Amino acid sequence: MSEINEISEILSKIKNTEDIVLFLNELFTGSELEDLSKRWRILKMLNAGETQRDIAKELGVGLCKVTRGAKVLKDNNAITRKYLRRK
Amino acid sequence: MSEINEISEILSKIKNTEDIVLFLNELFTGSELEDLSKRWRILKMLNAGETQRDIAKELGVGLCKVTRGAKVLKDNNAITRKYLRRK
DNA sequence: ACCAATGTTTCTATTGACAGAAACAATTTT
DNA sequence: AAAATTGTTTCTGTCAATAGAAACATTGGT
Repeated sequence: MSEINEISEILSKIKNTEDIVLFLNELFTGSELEDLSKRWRILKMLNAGETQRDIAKELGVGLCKVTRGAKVLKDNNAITRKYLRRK
Repeated sequence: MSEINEISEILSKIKNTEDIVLFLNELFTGSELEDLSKRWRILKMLNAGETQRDIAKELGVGLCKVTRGAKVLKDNNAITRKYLRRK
C-alpha cells in the first residue's frame, strides 16, 4: 500500500481533532503548515466569491497560488468543495 | 479558529480513506506528497530500529531529514509513535 | 463590438526543505 | 580506554513552490 494511503487510513481512524493537529505538527514543518493554512484560506475565499486579486492582496500571496486553488475548485466533484460548503 | 484546526476537524470527520486521499491530493502538490511519503517511511524504518545511515542510503535522502524524523520519535508521547505501533 | 474587470499564464528572484559530504558528538564494542 | 559504529550538526549547492510584476485571455456590462 502506498504511504499516502496508509497515512490517509490513519487519519480516517483518528477521531479527535487535537490528535490530528499533533499528527500534522509531527509530519510538517511550521512554514509548511503556514503554507497549508494559506491554501485553505484561499479555497474558502474563492468559495465565498472573492476575486482572485482581492484574495492575493489580502493574504499577501501571488496570483499563481490563487489560480492553483481555483483550478482545484473548477472540478465540481472536488472533495474540497464538499467540505467548504459545510460551514 | 486557526486553519490547521479547521482542516484537522474536517479530516476527523471524513470516514473513508479514499476521500482523505482525494482531499490530500487537492491540498498538496505531487512532489509534496512524495516528500510526505518519504517522511512517513523514515518514521516507520526508524521505528523498526534501522540505523539512520541505512535509511538515508535506502531512501536516497539526506541524514538531516532522517534526524528530523528521529527528533519526532524522541518524544515518547509523540502521536506518531502511537500509530506506528498499530501495524 | 467595445471596454473594464477578472481569470490565467509567464518571467525573474526569493525562500525553505534538503541532498551529499564532511565534521563533530555520543554510544557501543572489544 | 581506544576503536568502531551510530547519531547529530554544519556547509554548499540544488530544486520546487511561489511572491511580485507584467502580459495575455476571457467574460460580463454597456
